[in-house]
Amino acid sequence: MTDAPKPPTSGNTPTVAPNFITEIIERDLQSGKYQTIVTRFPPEPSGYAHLGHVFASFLDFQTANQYGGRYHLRMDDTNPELATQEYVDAIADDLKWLGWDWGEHFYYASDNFEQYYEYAEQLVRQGDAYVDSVSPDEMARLRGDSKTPGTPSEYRGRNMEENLDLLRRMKAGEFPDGAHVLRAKIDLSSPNMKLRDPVLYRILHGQHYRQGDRWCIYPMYDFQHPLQDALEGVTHSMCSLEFVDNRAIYDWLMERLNFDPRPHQYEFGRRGLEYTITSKRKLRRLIEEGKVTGWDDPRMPTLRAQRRLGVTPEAVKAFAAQIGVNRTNRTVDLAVYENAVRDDLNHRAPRVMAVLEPVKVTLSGLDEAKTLSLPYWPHDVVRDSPGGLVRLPTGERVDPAKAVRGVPLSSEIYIEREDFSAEPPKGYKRLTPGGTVRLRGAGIIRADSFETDDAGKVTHIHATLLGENAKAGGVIHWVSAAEAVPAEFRLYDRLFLVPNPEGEQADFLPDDEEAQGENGKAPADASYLRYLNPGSLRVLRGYVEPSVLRDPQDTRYQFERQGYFWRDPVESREDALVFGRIITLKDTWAKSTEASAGGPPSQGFPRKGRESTESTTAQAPLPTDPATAHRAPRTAAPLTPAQEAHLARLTSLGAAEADARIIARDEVLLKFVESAVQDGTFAQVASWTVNDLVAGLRAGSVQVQAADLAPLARELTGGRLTTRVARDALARAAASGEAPLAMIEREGLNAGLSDADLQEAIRDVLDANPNELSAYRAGKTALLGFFTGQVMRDTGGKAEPKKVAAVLKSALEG
RNA sequence: AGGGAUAUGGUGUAAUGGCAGCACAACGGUUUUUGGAACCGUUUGUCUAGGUUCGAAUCCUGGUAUCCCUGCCA
Repeated sequence: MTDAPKPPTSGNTPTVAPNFITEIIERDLQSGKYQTIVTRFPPEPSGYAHLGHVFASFLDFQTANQYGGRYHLRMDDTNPELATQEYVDAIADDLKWLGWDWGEHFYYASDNFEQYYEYAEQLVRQGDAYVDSVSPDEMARLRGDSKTPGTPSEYRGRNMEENLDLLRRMKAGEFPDGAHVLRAKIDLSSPNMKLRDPVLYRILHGQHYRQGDRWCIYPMYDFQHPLQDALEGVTHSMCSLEFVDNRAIYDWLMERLNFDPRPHQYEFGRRGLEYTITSKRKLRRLIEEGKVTGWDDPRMPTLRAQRRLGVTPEAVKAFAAQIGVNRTNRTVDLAVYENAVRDDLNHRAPRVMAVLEPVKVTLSGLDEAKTLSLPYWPHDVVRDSPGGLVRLPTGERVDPAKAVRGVPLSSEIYIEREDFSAEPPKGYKRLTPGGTVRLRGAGIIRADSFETDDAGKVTHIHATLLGENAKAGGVIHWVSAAEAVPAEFRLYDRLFLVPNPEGEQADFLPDDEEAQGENGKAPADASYLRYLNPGSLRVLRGYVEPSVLRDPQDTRYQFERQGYFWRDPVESREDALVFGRIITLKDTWAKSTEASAGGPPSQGFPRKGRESTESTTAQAPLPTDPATAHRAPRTAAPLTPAQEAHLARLTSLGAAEADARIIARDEVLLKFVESAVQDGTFAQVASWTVNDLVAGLRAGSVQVQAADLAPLARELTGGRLTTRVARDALARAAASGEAPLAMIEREGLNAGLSDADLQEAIRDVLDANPNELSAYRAGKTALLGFFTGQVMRDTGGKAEPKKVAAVLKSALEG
C-alpha cells in the first residue's frame, strides 16, 4: 500500500481546500483503485467563460494538480447549432490566461463521433437501445409524469435487426430531422424521470463547425459525456448538482458497456456571485440593448471582461481558492472577490497620483518650480518586500531608495474637487478655508481664499505653501498643472443594484412601481434589467502625473486615495490616455458619511444586504408572516390499521412506543425484528434496530441476525458490558454477520476494568494533554467532554462513563 | 404532487460521536505623509420538535425551508 500524495500545505499557488471530493480521491488512491487521477473541465463552446466557470475549472484542474494527476480540457461540442470555433478559442485562451496548461490533453467530443456511434450499435445489439419513431410531443406524453409511469411506445418492441437497420439508415441520412431517435431501454416506470428511456441520438441535418455535414445524427449529453470521460481515461468526473439524476444513466452506460476501470461522477454545489448574472442569454441581451459595449465590457462577469478590467489571473485563482466545495448551491459575497483583487494589487501596483475631478490651486510661498523625487511604494510594502527589493513599473527589482519617480511641483496645481470643502462636515480631514492639509510629498498648505461660479461651485483656490513648519490633519494628492497629462478616467461599479438580480426583489422596487406591480412581483424573466445600476460607469476627465508616460502600457497603478487603475487595453491611446478603474480602495470615510447622511451616497450605490435586513428586523421584531402563521406544522401520516396492529404487538412485547411506531411503518425493520427473541431483551433490540441498524437495514448491508442480539442485550442490561462496547460490537457485527457477543468474548472486551486501571488511564490522558489540562483548570470546563472521550478511547470503551466522569472530575480539580 | 439533493454567524466554510474553529464582512483600537495597507481586539452561528447516548452540528424519526428533475439542450 502506498501513501496517497497529500495536498501541499503551503506555497504560493492557491489550493483546493479539503472537501468531500478530495476525500474520495485520497481513498481511491490509497486503496489502489486508481494509480493516478484524471479530471476534466468540459465546457460547451457556446459562450464565453465567466466567473461562474472559474470555480468549476479551478476545482477540476487544481484538484488533479494537487494529487499529482493530470487534467484535460474538453469541448463538449455535440450540439452543432450552438458550438463554434470562436468560443472554443476564447475559452481555451482565457483558461490559459489563468495559468492552466493541459499539454496535449485538449479534446473535442466531436472528434469521437465515430467511436460513440460504434457503442450505440453495441447497445442495440445487446438489446439495450431501440429506435423510436414517435413525435416529440407523443414521446413527452408517453413518458408520463411523477404520478404516472411511462407507457412504452409502439416501437419499443422492435427487434434487434430492425433497430440496427434503422440506426444505420439514420446515420446514412435517409430520414429528415425528428423522424427517429435512438433511445436507451432502461425503465419507463422509474421515479427518476431521467431513466425513462433517455434519448441517445437525434437526427439533425446541419453544419457542425468541425465535422461539417459528415454527420446527421448527433449524440445527446447523457450518452456522449460518460463515454467521453471513459475514452479519455478520466477517473473523477466532477459536475454540478443538477446532474445528480443523470448519474443513474452514467452508471448504467458504464455497466452495460463494461468499462473497467471506469470513471465516476461526483456532483458539487454551484457558486453564484452577488450582484452578478451568468446566464448567457441574459448577458447577450445586455449587449444587444446597449447596456454594455460587448462581451469584454469591463463590467461584465466574463473572463475576457475581467481581463480587460485589469484583474490578474492570480487574483482570480486566489478568489476561486477562497470558495469552499460542498453539495449545496450557494451565493458568494462579492466582497470575497473584491478582497482577492485588492489583495493582489496592493503588492503589485506602484503608487502614483492622478486627479480625477480637478480644481485649480494657486500656490504662494513656492520660490521656483521643482521636481520632487517620490517613492513608488508606501513604507509597509517596502518593509514586507521579499529580499528587501521592490519593483519598478518596468518590473525590475531595485533597492527601495531607487524605486522613485520625479514629480514636478509648480505654483499651479490641481487637487481633487472632493478634497476642498467650504462647509466641511464633521470629521473632515481635508482642505477647508483657512485650514491646512498636507500635499502628499510636497509639504503643508493653507487655503487662503477661493472663488466660485454663479452656481456656487468652487472654481479656484488660493493657498500658501507652509512647508514642514505646520501641522495638518490630513493628506491629499495633487498634480502640477503645467506638466500633468490629461486623461480620461472610467469608473466602473457593479452592474446591478441588488445582490440577486435574477430573483425577485419586492422590497427594492421604487414606490410607484410597487403600487402598480402585482403583489410586488416583477415579471419573471426581464426583471433583472430593472435592477441595472445606472451608475455602473462614470467617465471623468482629469490629469495624471507625467511619470506614467515612461511606463509599460500594461502597468497597473494605485492612484493614491482613488483606487487601482490601468490603461484600457482596447481604447487607451498614447495621445489620449484612458484609465479604467480596476477596483476602488476601501473607503471608510465615504461609508461613515453615507451612514450619517442616512441616504444613499452620491453615486447611488446600494446598501449592502446586511444593513437593510438589519434595519427591517430591528424595527419590526418577528412580524409573523401571515403566509406561514396559518400553516401549522404537519405531523406524521396516521398509521394504517395493519400498522396499528404491528404497533400494538410490538409494544406488548416490550418495545418503547416511539421505537415501535417507527418499526411499524417500515417493512424492512418489521421483517428484521420478526426473528428477534421475544423476551425481556426485545425492547433493547428494538431500540438498536431503530437507532443503530436502520440505515444499514435499508441499504441491505446488515449481516447480523436479530436473534443473535438477545445475548448481547442481556449482558448489557446485566451490567456486565458498557453501552460503548455493546454498540461498537453491534456495528461491527452488522458488517461481518458474526454474533456480537461471541466477538466480544473472543476479544476479551467484557473483561471489565479495575479501579486501578481506570486511575492509570486517567493519569495517562492528563499527562498527554497538559495544555487542555491547564485550560480546564483556568475555567474551560467544556473540556470535560474532551477528556472523557480520551479516556473512553484509551480504555477501548470498557470504562463505565458515569464512573469516568466522577473520577475524572476529581482528578482534574486535584 | 412523485423522485432526488441540501440545511453551521451577515457570507463562504471546518469540526467524520468528545474544546463549535477559520476566512471575508461588520464594529472598536493601535499605527500610518493613502480616511489604503498592516497589527490587536469585539460582536454574531449548528433550521425545528422529539429520540438514542455519559456525551449529538454529527446517528435515528417527524416536520419546515430551499434547490434540481418530467428537452430530440448541456
